[in-house]
Amino acid sequence: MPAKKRILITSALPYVAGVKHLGNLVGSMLPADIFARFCRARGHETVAICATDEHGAPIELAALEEGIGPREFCDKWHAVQKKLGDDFGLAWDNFGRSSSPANHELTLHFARQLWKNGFLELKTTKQAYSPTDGRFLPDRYVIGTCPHCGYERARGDQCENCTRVLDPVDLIHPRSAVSGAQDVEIRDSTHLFLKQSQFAGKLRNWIESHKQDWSPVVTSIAFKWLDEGLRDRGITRDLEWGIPVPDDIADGALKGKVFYVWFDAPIEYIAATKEWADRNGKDYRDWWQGPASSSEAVGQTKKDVTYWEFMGKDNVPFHTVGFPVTIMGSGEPWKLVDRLKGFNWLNYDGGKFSTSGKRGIFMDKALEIAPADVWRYYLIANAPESSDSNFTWEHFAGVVNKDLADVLGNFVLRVTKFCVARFDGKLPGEGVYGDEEKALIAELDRRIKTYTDYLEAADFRKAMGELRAIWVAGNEYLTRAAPWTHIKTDRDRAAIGVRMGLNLVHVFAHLTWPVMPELAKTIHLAIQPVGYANGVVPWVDDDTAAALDSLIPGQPITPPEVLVTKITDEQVEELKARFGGAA
RNA sequence: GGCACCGUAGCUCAGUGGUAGAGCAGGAGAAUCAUAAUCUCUUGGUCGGCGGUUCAAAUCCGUCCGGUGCUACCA
Repeated sequence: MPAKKRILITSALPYVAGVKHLGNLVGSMLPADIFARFCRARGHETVAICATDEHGAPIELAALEEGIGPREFCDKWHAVQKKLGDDFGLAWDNFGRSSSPANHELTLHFARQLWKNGFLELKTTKQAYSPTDGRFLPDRYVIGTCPHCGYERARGDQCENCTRVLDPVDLIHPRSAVSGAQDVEIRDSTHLFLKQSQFAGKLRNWIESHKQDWSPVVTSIAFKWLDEGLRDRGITRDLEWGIPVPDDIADGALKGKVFYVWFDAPIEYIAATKEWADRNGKDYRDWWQGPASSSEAVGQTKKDVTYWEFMGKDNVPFHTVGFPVTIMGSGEPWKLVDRLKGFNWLNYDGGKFSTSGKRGIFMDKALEIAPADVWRYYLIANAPESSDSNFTWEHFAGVVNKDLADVLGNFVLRVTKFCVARFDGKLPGEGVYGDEEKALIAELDRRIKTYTDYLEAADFRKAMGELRAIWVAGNEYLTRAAPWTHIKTDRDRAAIGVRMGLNLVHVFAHLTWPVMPELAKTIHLAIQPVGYANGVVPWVDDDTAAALDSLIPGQPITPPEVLVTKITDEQVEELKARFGGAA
């Protein structure tokens, strides 16, 4: 086993409003959880953090529409997301909320540091305002006729019809998307701007240093922002719901305004870690802060911590520019991300998953169709790592039926059932492993090493390909060992095949646990009715030979029920019809 | 409009300078322990088009076509 390390893992925060779709899941929360489970299985001291992102105009407006307060609105949806996360086996050490007291406190801390250090300045901007609504309107909440193509429902930031970038003042007959009021006017509004441009050099050096361990999609997005020239960014908004700007910043000039959601959301990673640490008698600074008062120590921590972030590519700019500037500008030794794992998009049947268009599959509906573990395996085995990937029901059914039902599920059943039929349901101890077994051990030794390396690098598609190859190796072995033939003439030889088969099942359960925790548990219980501490199934030791001869002869074997139910062609047709969406 | 990424077998995808790969699907055979599940062998591709660099290009450069995304006040 490797030396124990501290691993800090954060998943991009799901926006609190609404149920997330599978594209959101596979791009951040699921890989973060699989990676966290893998790290825990290897014995690393691991903290996995996620939270709901609870600020921003959409929440304030959605709450208004429902006739409830934003706090109440967030309470409701946070509970929904927490439940769905639990149902999908997302085992966070803390699933926090960006509206928490801890995040208010830390966000103000960072803002004050930035203000004190001169990295914030006041600027007056022109902003659409609706007297009827009594509020400023973000650009996309102003709707009107596109001056280029005449489309009547063009948004103030971009026309969906001709894709041109717009400014709200460009629109003909502008009106509020909130109320439809046509009295939209332009007013001055003063805001705090973060001087990102001053950090361009530092950021570039930092990102350069990660060219080898971040994927091209991440570095290319980061460099694109730098190459275009970093602009200072407004970090406050004219909203009521959010973290209020305190009077001691800018002498109260920003009374009644709140921090921009993207300013406070990443800080919630730290705040949620603090909540976890406080509850567990630990110090969050061991995970996030370096030696006190050393500006050279940015990026370092007191302990040896490796910090991993998981996110979809839309989040990359905020994690390679915005949040790092907040940290650097604080002048304090906070931890910067070490490994930034970005994902492309999962498409649905050739088009986009769309929350607003209700197109695609959402977390709650997915669980009505197949168990969480089935989705976990399918999604991560086909994760959009190097480019966008495409979901189709045929593909889903093919992978579930072949990989999970046939290759893995059937293997567990054929071995355990044969043991019951011919060896009285007790693990047979007769015979000694021979050449066939030694060859298998050598192959698995190599494959487990490869699988481990891929997971350590968070290279998920390749890891799942290797895991599948490990399952296949089990079937290949069993065909060669053919205990069903030898049982007729050589009981000891048949016993060897069954014993190895059962040990394989046992090892499969361990290797599968980070990806499919519930299924792994079921498989494990079929042959080894002993649980593990804290629900963590440990990784397989480097000694593969020992791992494949670890079960005690005589112990009872109980074949499980069918592990993975197949998806029929008829069901595929039904699902296509049901989830087709407006193409 | 600008920029970025992508275009490899019927499908989903590896492969980033040195004789085209995997899984699935398709074809042939073996086995019969098992969810008719498994195992073996096997048919498929002028690597989007054109031009260039090179002894050598899927890989580097240019250009065109097609797809997707971003464009900083959605998150």
